[in-house]
Amino acid sequence: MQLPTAVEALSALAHASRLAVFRLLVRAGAEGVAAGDIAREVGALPNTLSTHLTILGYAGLIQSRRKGRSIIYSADYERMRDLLGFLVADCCAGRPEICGSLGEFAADTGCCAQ
Amino acid sequence: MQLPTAVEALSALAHASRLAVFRLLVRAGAEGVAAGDIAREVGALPNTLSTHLTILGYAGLIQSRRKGRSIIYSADYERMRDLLGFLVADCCAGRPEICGSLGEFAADTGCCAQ
DNA sequence: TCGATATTTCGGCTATCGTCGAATACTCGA
DNA sequence: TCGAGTATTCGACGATAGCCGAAATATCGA
Repeated sequence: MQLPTAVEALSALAHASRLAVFRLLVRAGAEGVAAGDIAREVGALPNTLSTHLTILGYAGLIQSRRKGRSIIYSADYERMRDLLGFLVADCCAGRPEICGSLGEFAADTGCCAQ
Repeated sequence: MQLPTAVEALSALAHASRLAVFRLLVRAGAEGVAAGDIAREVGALPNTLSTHLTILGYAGLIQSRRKGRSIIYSADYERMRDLLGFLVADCCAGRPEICGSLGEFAADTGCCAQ
């Protein structure tokens, strides 16, 4: 992942409603949630939420598919992993004890492996 | 970590210069880097960078200490872990294969443990 | 095909963010 | 204590983000 891509993803998440949406979808798993249900869940107007979903989608954090009249949104776990990995890349200057429970994941990013 | 706290941290990181600063400090480890060196590294004016450092500090992502005329900044790894944990909390609806190399870290957050 | 449901797009307004130049604070060595 | 080095604070400006109402698009059931 490149820095501008990461900035875009972080910008997408740096908003109360959008972060709530993303976490909702992360919890929901692959089945996803319909746009209307998301709007009710986070307490946003449908048009405002639609804008938020577009932003999250453009950042690559969520995906969508149509199902009848509804559009189902779901989290993109791979992009999420990439983003987390980018944040901790080459972290802690080779001192694994700093990473704590990041463990195996952190090692994947080049952290603790120097 | 609460949602508003996470939004503040993500907002702090959602900026090219600030993200570059944070990753630089993550790589630097506990020794940290002086403000002036950070400014040179990311190519920002000292006053602009100072604003960015304040924002990162207020979000709890970095810490500072004075050393002579310089002020040394360093990453707060625990806050970073909290933020990552918040993003993946209760993720993937109990299907560990989605998490991949998040492994041990993800389990700590309630993910994959349902 | 028509109306109802579900969602998105558009246009506008306001509020906030990012940047810069200039001025101010803090620390050290002579 | 004075000057140089280091970093922060202040004030102002332009650019961008977020929100809402209204209108448009897409799908389904009768």
